[in-house]
Amino acid sequence: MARLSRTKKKELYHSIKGARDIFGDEYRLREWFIERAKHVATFYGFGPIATPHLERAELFGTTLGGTTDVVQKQMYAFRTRGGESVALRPEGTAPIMRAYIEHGMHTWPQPVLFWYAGNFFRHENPQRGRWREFYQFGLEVLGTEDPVADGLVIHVAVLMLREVGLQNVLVHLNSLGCKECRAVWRKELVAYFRKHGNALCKDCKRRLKENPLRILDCKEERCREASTNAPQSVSYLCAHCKQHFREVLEHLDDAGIAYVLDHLLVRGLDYYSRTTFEIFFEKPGESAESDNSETKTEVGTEESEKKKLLALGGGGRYDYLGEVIGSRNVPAVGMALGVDRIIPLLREHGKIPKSLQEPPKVFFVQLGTTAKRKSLHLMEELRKAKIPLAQSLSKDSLKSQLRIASRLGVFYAAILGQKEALDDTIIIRDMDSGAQETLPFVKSIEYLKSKLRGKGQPRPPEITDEEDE
RNA sequence: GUGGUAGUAGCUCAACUGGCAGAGCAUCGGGUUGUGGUCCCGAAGGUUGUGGGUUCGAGCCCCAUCUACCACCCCA
Repeated sequence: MARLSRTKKKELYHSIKGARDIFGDEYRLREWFIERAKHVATFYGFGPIATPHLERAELFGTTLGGTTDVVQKQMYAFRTRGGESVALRPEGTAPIMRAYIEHGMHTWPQPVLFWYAGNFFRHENPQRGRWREFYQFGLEVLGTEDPVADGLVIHVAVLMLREVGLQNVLVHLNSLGCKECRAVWRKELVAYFRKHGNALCKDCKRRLKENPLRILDCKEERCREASTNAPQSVSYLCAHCKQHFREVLEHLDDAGIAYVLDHLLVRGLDYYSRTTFEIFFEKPGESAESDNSETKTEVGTEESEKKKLLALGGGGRYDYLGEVIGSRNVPAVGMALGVDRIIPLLREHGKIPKSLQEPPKVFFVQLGTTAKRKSLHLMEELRKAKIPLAQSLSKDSLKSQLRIASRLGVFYAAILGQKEALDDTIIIRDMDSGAQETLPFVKSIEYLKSKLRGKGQPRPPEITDEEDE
């Protein structure tokens, strides 16, 4: 091992920028959310798929669009020792379309429905809810043009959020049209912005040449003003696309999903066509109470109002992606939820189950070397008997072991002392009453089983460690 | 990639206008022989994010850098 300076060492035990460790309750919360989302998706007929974290870099370059930020600056792309150019996947849709074509899924009953969950990677500057390695839960419907597929994807996405207690979600949506009508609209848009070119910010002047659609979701005040009267994609939709969009809206109406039309919603990936959408969570009950709660009405309208909502998910239709990858016409629609953005909301607004893990009910205590050496074997006997057990074998004193046992809130302690270890007996201590009796070890299993049958869940060892905020 | 704010023990934070770096929580041990929740005592834990500079002297001032948060950009 090379010797490292103190500074180097310090770097060594810090995760790299935009990446983090997930453990404890956050891990359990995340598992729980994914479990629920999976449950909903499965019910609606989505099957599982996992694609590689590494793909040919080209797969993303050609599909997402050469001018998009994701491809231009955010992709973790590198050459392997073998000389291939590969990339850590920045998104999930292109790989799934690749898989669809690679495995000839067009021979399956159409459409093919997939859910997926996993890590994705984008090299951008981290901020709230944005990581370089992040986790998405996504849905894809491949092989149909039917607007009900769009409705289904949005519906299931909203249901997954409702399932975990995030009731108030609002869908922003738009339609970009197909190749034909999108081209017409785009032309008009360029003409419009040419006329108002001076009003645009520096970036948007560049976008006007490269990717004029993106001017619409520029956040600069001046560009937003310029955009208000810009030609809207929906008014350029061809008859076919118009009908398609109308039917999508009808499906959402019928499903009781709240949505607003957002003419500025364009999205950054080139492969989108027709329906595009983003899903927002609205905090319930924003109404300020009028009591004397130390009125913050002084000057402070800034921070309370400007709280911009973070999109929890987004997606859309990508009818041309199949042609780009495999010269095959595969109309499809999909979406992804940003799990990292959902988890913090769950703590405040979610319907989290009381305990995310099954707490142990019995604590195994050992005393002395003979007992300690028998412990591993005896614990396995208890595991076979399906008795949820905890232990702290590395501790030697009885006191510290019981201390831990009581903190865990177990019902019983099974105490194996020097004497018991020699006798093949064990002491069962009732942690509430303090009463205890010595039993032959073989009998203690049945004894514990019958005792535990009556007991419910022990008080869980506090699942959430942060109460205020 | 750009801008703003901030970094002191594992966590939450102290330390006057520059003058010996501290507390609570958590951890570990102990409060006589093999019995927990409360309580008491003790220990360990830091080159003040890092590297320079100014100064007799820097946690504090200056510069750079890294990281986090916020915003832009973009997106989930």
